Amino acid sequence: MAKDAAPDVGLNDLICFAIYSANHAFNRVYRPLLAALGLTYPQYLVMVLLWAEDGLRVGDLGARLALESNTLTPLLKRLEALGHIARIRDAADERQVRVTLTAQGASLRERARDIPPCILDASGLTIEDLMQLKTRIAALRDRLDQHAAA
Amino acid sequence: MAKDAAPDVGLNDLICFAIYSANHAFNRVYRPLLAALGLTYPQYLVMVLLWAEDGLRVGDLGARLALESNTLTPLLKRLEALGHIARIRDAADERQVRVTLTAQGASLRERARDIPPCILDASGLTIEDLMQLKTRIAALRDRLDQHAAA
DNA sequence: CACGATTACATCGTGCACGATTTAACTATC
DNA sequence: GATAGTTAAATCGTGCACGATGTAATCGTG
Repeated sequence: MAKDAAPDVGLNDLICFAIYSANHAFNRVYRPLLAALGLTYPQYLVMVLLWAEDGLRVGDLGARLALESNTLTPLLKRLEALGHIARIRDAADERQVRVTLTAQGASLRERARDIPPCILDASGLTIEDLMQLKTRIAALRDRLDQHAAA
Repeated sequence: MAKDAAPDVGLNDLICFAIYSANHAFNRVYRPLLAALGLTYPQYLVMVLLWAEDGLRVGDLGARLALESNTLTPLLKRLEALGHIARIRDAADERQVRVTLTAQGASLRERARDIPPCILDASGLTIEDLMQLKTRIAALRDRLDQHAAA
């Protein structure tokens, strides 16, 4: 018998599993859409950031994505090899690497514009419901991050 | 100017990013808890399934976790090497591999019992709010999976 | 019973994700 | 202006995740 204070839980009782499996489900929906652009999902997230603000440093990207250079450096090298970005050391502070869009990388933006509507459609929700859910999940994430930092 | 039908979106407008980053945040909270048991997060999910129902086949685990044998086989071999499970081919159908808990794997269950309360605490939400959020996320996941299958 | 099709699992290659460490550049203090 | 400390990226090793493919066992049909 389980103790009163800590009964057993099944997989589907765990919110972390809902998040984990929803993340995989998103990947499965994105994969064919992004394959048409030759991007992986994390590469797409980097491009979304650069389309909004070009010339970010590796550390800026890392702060926004909650990723470290050990993940970003190889990913950015692949984006560079694909011709979408350039990685150049900042002249004023050579420790820093600025990531800038090439013309090709900038033009990819147009081809990516119809992806969000596709995702909205696949979700089967209204924008309002989706935004509300997004807000709650982001708040949960922030509290978890806050807890993990302590 | 963006076209009316498909304006640009920032990273934080994307629900997929909320899910993606919440998944990472869960991992960061789980990691130290699971490190005490010597498990990774996906390994923990497998153990949760086996604690609820011992003797599942590789395919059963895959169906519940939405993972294929290419992910599960190495993971299960690591759990076997750790002494938590045994992998034995079914005598009636030698294509199938049954995964059973060892005494050590079964005993790990007791040490894992206080993990869910820790997660609940880290989330900063009530059980009711968390379960409601979980239900919505699971419903979204199911619609995405349904869309990806088609 | 034979044999093509199907099924279950394993294998291989690529790309994240992350802890730990390293390297190079900058800053602060003396 | 030497040097200790700090910072930004890069590097390395391990473990998921997954598309593509391989292999062996089983099933279905003639």
